[in-house]
Amino acid sequence: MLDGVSPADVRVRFSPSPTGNPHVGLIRTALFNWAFARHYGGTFVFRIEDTDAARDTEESYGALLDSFRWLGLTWDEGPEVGGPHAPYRQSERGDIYARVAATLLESGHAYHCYCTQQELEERRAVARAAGRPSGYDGHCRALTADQVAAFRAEGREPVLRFRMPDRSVSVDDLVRGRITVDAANVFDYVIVRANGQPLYPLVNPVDDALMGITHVLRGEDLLSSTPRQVVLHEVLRDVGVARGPMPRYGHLPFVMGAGNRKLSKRDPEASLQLYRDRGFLPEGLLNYLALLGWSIGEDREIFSMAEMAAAFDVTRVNPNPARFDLKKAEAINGVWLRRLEPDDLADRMVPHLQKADLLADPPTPHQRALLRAATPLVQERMTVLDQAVSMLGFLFVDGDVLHMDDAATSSMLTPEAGPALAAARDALLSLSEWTTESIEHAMRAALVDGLGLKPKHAFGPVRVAVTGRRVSPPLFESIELLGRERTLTRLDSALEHVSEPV
RNA sequence: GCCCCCAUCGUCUAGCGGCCUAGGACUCCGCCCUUUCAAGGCGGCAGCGCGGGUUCGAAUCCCGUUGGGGGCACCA
Repeated sequence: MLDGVSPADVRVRFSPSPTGNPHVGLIRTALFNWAFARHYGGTFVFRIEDTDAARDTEESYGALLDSFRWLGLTWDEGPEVGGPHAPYRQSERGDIYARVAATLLESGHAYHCYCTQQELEERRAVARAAGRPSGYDGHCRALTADQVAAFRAEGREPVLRFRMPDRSVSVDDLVRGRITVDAANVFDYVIVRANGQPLYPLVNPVDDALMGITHVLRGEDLLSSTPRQVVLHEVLRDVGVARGPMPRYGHLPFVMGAGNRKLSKRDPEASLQLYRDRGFLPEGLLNYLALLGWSIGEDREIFSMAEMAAAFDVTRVNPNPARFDLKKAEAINGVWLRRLEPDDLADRMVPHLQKADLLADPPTPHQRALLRAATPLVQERMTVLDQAVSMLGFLFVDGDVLHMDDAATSSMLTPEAGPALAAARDALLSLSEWTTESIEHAMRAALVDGLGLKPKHAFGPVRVAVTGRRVSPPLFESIELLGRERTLTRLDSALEHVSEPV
């Protein structure tokens, strides 16, 4: 698989185009490249394919870098870190592509094509109708000087088209094995626009060659364009532009969304930002993404990125598409969340609580202490950090809490709950020591022994009164953290509520 | 339409000719624990698309078929 490349010389790249928001399929591809490079101790190159000025944005570029930093996927060469093949943004490499294009034209490997879009479409339609392949028909392959002059006279500006050989092309794919495309199905393709702008089919293989990329791991959608890249690479070597070996290709399966289509940047559920906002941990999300098309084996699903890198083998990547399953992603994330040190977890919850206006920015020392104390209560109840808002909100919100969950309020705080709430208030009012143990003891004595209520019925209304929710962290711990004053206030408020007909 | 790729529980997967009356995980459903919800423990439902071969033996190899996906741009 390494084909004579020594492990340390392995060079892979991740080369997104900065359009839209980074999505999870993209990250999965980046992750596999990263793991491949790290496994061999090779180099992970980050290259930005921003040759389409009309669609590329600086925001998207920023989001890309930000995402990688958040995920901890470090790159060895690329934007901001530089490297021997800088620049790594293709928008800054125009002169390189211009030179290569000129070389290709001079050597006869590329030619000017004067066909208009409309002419191409018409001929494609005809070919389709006749049951023939609809790729470029080679119309301008051998134009005479007169024909060229005539086109020029019409004011036509030519594109530059790469000449594919009339032979079948085979590629040994790292995950799919040998793929052969017949000569009749490989077509000459445009590498430079009429306006002089180089296109992806040129710049991608050129940079791979120039940057000495040894392995290309990318999405399955690029599989059918691989033969043309392979041929271009051979030509680049022939004309002296490239020296290195042909990269080995591995085409990764799609990450599918709901329904039966691959996740695209337009799908909201594909957005990496969505998962960050929900409070996925980088280690949890990455762990889940690694499971999409790859397995560490031995009935194991939880592993760190270091462990993944140590075990990663691209030939063991599963070629069939995988569906992104939010439930499972959350379950995996929950495992990682529970593994966190409480201090760490508390820190990670802060931004989510701030976003909900529950914490100051920065949090006050009191808020910080309260959060830290409450963290162990919620750690095994959460799968994503955002849940901290609903579970811990009652501790940080000021005053009345009954508005927090109307359904719970109305169903639990009936007049029948009055005695229990009153008994709870009285028990806590006179409590000398404010600890979880003493609170539990007093409440049990008052509600269970005193009123003869079943624990389930005794503590339900109290929970709602104190936390505003039917589901909360453990009740007595919650009351201890809330403090006597606020607890009593809320119980009084609930008592008022039950005594007033709604 | 033409070309290419793919095919194991609902989902992600293990399996690379006998260890498979197909294993794990998520989901779902029971039970235990329990002040709620989780977590944890125990148990359960559920799968090799179909048809031919090859072989003593096939989820595993071959062919076909069906189904799904992708490509066929002066996007990447």
